[in-house]
Amino acid sequence: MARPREFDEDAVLDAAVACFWRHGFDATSIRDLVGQTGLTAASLYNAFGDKRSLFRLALERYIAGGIGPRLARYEAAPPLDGVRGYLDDVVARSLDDPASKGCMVVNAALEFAAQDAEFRPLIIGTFARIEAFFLDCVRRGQGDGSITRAMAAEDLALHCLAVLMGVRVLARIRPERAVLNGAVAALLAALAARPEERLDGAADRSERGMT
Amino acid sequence: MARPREFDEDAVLDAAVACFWRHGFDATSIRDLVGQTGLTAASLYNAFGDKRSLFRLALERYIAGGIGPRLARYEAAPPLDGVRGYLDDVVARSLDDPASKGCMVVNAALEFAAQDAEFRPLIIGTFARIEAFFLDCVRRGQGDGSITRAMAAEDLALHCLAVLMGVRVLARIRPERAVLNGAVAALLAALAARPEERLDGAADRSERGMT
DNA sequence: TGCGTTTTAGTATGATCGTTCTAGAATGAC
DNA sequence: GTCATTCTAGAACGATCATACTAAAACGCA
Repeated sequence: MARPREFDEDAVLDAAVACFWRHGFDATSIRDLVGQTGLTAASLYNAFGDKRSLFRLALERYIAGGIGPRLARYEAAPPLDGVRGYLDDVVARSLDDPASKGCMVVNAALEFAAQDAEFRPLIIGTFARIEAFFLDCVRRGQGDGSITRAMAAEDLALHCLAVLMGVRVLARIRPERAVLNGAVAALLAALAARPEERLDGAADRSERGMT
Repeated sequence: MARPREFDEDAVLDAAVACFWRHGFDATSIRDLVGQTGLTAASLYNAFGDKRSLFRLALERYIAGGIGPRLARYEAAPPLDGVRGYLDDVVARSLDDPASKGCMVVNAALEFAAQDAEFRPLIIGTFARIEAFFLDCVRRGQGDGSITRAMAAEDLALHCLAVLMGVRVLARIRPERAVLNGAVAALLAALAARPEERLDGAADRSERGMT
């Protein structure tokens, strides 16, 4: 009974993601969005609300389309392969991107940081998901003997998260394969169980007073 | 032969650092700076040039006052203590800061990233200095047996740099002692020489085909 | 075909941005 | 004390910002 929408919401949101991802929230103007999405300011406001709402939708779309699938892709992998796969994936995409946009969530985290109550939960929650993924990998790896038990699983997971964020930062200013791979390679070597840990899983476990 | 300046340039620059550090470049307005520095827009422009020039001066002051002294403080320490000291210092200051401003250089790196030709060299150069510090620690540590030789010194240094940046990002959104210390603790444990590496430095070196 | 609705397109609005201009006040050199 | 110079104060400028408004055009359904 009314005129149907002429544009594809998903395509518009993708364009919004591209704008916000590249330039951030503040540096992206409504005019930029109008230009990139191809529709008018009135349509944007009518369909998505104000700029903050559109940013939230774009960020959620980025997370749902970028981070979610990546987590799913490696959650069933062998523990060390899961960590390696996730990080290699990030490195590969970082090097593939000529604009060096990094991670939109990390960028948003630093742009809004602690001061913005609306976006904080989404940002923190996303990082918590990634940390939980790493923690799961580490725990499984410590269980099957592929990841060192010399450090607490929680600390190792945080360590992975820190390296991931460091890679995201480095990728924006020094997007060189040697740099990103070097940081990741050292992390993976640090995670791997020491040779003496791998000789006998059961002996090792009892030796450390577990079970 | 003319009226002397009534304000202290260093104090004004400190106020500018505080503004830019907390809010970044874009989100800091000249009016903010006028309010925080106490002098007028005309005086600001007369003394420091435009907003970009003032930001550059503020960033250089931040680096000279924050990062430079920290590097100097630990460059003569035993290798592992140098890395630990630097990172513990960063963690302590991050937890001390109620505004969770993180590192002004990291913030600037993500705000300007690759697109800004003027600030890139300063940012990249600063990170290079920190990386060189880590590399020096690692090389010395590998030499005296305190740091593992299981990984290339360059990769270990990049690893340290990535963790440092990760801590800077984490500190802005989750400034909790357990989080930051956990990430750092795992890094230090990863850097430390394995027990079997420490039994005999000379034997270890020949065993790996060095010298 | 024509009505009701919702889309478009483009302009208007008030706020704020970085920057500059116009004064006048204050200083050092003579 | 006077002059040249440089400071301060604050208004003013044009540009751009996010957003709202005014019409006209386009559709689904009767």
